[in-house]
Amino acid sequence: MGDKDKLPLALRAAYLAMHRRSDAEFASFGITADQFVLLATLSRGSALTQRELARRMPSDPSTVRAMLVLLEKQGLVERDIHPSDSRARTATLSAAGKRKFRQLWNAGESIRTKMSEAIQPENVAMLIELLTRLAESLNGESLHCSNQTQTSEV
Amino acid sequence: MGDKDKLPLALRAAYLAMHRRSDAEFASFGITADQFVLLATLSRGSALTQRELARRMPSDPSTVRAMLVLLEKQGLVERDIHPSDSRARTATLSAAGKRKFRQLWNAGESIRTKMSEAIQPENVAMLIELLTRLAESLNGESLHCSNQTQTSEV
DNA sequence: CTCATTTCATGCGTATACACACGATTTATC
DNA sequence: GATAAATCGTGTGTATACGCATGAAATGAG
Repeated sequence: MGDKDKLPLALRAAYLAMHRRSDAEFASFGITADQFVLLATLSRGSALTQRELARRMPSDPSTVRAMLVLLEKQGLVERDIHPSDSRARTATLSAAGKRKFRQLWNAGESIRTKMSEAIQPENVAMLIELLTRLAESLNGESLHCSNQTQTSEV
Repeated sequence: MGDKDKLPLALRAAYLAMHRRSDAEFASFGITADQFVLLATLSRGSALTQRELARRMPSDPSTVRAMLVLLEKQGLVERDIHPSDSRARTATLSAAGKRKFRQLWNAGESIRTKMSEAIQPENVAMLIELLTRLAESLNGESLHCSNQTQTSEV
């Protein structure tokens, strides 16, 4: 059982720890860690279709829909019919949503700082690089097959 | 928005990608990625109490219970009353559970290899080190406070 | 020994995560 | 322009993830 075999568990442990900590931090705002991710994604590109929103989070379209329903009830996002595609619905941050997100961003600063300090700030860029390569590798190609170059433009 | 702010999203993306890929890989065995983690934990230390099992995964006790109920139905684990503590119940891999876990371990080899190769094998140890430090930092101390040395022996 | 505190498992409620199927609509093909 | 194929949202079902409350049993203090 070399290091290779421990990597998945280490990744899992780190993610769950972050997720728990974030949930606790945002709980006083009535927001979950995943809802924060959705709001952050919307704040960087509004009027996205639900599908595009799901792609960017990344998350599942049906999960995103459930989250949007909850956030809409709280008045933080608005869903409108897409102007040119009547199948699709666009999601947008409301004014209250933008305000709330600013508060959440500030509240999350302590976690981001703690994470950065835990690994020494000079290692952050490298860690991001490694995690990104992991994600691309696991998302991109099907297992048991060679690597297909697949570029997805934004 | 420096690198520090991107780290949480990178960690999330990498974990979810791994989780999805693992779920897909284990689906043909009727097992989820999280159930695999539970079986792996039991295979390395049997007759654990549910609480100790939850601590090692790491996961929530009530979540672990739900998982054990499902795995017990499949005949992969057994739950017995703790010999000296009648409150507690111990979980143990059944013979079928050990057999199944061996199959799952082999099936998961391609994912572990893919992950290792994606970041170059020589970076695996370092990535584990960084992730471990992240998890310890996020789990250990309460936010806004200094670091308490807390050693938990196994 | 008695009582308060802690610890364990359980049950309930909410929010994710995802697969899958369905209907509606857009796009592609002829 | 009619038909087939791809795409979007919705709804359902299962499995996590976790907080919180409850009851039972172990532990500690007196």
